[in-house]
Amino acid sequence: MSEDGTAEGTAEEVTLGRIETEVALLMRLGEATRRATGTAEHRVLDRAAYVILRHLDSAGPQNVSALAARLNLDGSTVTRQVSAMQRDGLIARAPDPSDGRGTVVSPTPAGLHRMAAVRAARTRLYGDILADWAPADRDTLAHLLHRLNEALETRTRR
Amino acid sequence: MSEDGTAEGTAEEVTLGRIETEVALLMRLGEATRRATGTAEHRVLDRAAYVILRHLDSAGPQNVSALAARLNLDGSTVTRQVSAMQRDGLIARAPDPSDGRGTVVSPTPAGLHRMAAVRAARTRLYGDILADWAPADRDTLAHLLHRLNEALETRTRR
DNA sequence: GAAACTAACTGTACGATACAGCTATCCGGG
DNA sequence: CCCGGATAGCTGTATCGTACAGTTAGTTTC
Repeated sequence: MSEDGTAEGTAEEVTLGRIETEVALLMRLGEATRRATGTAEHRVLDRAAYVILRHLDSAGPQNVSALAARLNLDGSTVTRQVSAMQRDGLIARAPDPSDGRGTVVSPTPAGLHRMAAVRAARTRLYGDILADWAPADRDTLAHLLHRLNEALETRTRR
Repeated sequence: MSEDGTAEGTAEEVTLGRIETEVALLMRLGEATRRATGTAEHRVLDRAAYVILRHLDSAGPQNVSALAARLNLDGSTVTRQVSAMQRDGLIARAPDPSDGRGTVVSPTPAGLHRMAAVRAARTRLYGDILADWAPADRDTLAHLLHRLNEALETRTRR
């Protein structure tokens, strides 16, 4: 069965294979797009930095390890990431008043501003890309992606 | 306008913002999933290697630069990637008969086998994750992702 | 209050990628 | 037919994101 890498069996499997293919492709394209867009003006807001700001914005200031757990990243990665972000004035670190070991990370206005700018740019990009899509299709895509992520997330945390 | 990073204006923008959010999230989760799954047995089939095999399988043997163009990667990256894959017996290199500068890369049976195994594992994973989805929703997701990728791709190549 | 635990940081390593520079080959105009 | 510009692939080098292991300082438990 598919030793040659081509056809699958049931219709279900075909659909799953297509989803697998498209997700893999999307990740490649997304990478390429991020590389192509961000590097110029916005620098630094590469990868995790953006997601960290997004998360701080939506979930409020929090400790490094909370961030790491939430983002499925190693603590050391987050430490370095926030160090770089602090250097660039995007976040501020303060000792956690309720735990002497902890460090509370909060976004600075500049960080939020930068995040909003990147977000707006990306939203514009998607608006451009999906220009000829029916609004209903966009809605459906957003909805299904959300469900997919939820499913993936609960799966990951096990 | 969203200097604070929260609400957007029109309904269109809200949807686009959600798509942007979900795509970003998906990329993070996808990375985490790949890291969690692949590293054990299949090694080596990290990242690009899998996509390279997929592409060789579906589009046939081809030159390094054709691969690079198709995958939005630098030629040097692909060179190193296929070197590693050759070392691991996943692909074979042969001089291009029609162009003395070129090197034709083709998958080996072992490479195709490996690819099929990873693909089957991922398909199984998606089947697991999407276990309680209606077949119609899966179809729609596959379809919309495909359209999204097409749109992204034509956009990228400009 | 000592032992076990935990938060953050630091050292080190690896993988994926890009860019610049090199060599070998190709092709089109004089 | 040969010479100069283009192209294919490779190598050197740099960067970024990440992980794992170890360190230090503070916390919790008995």
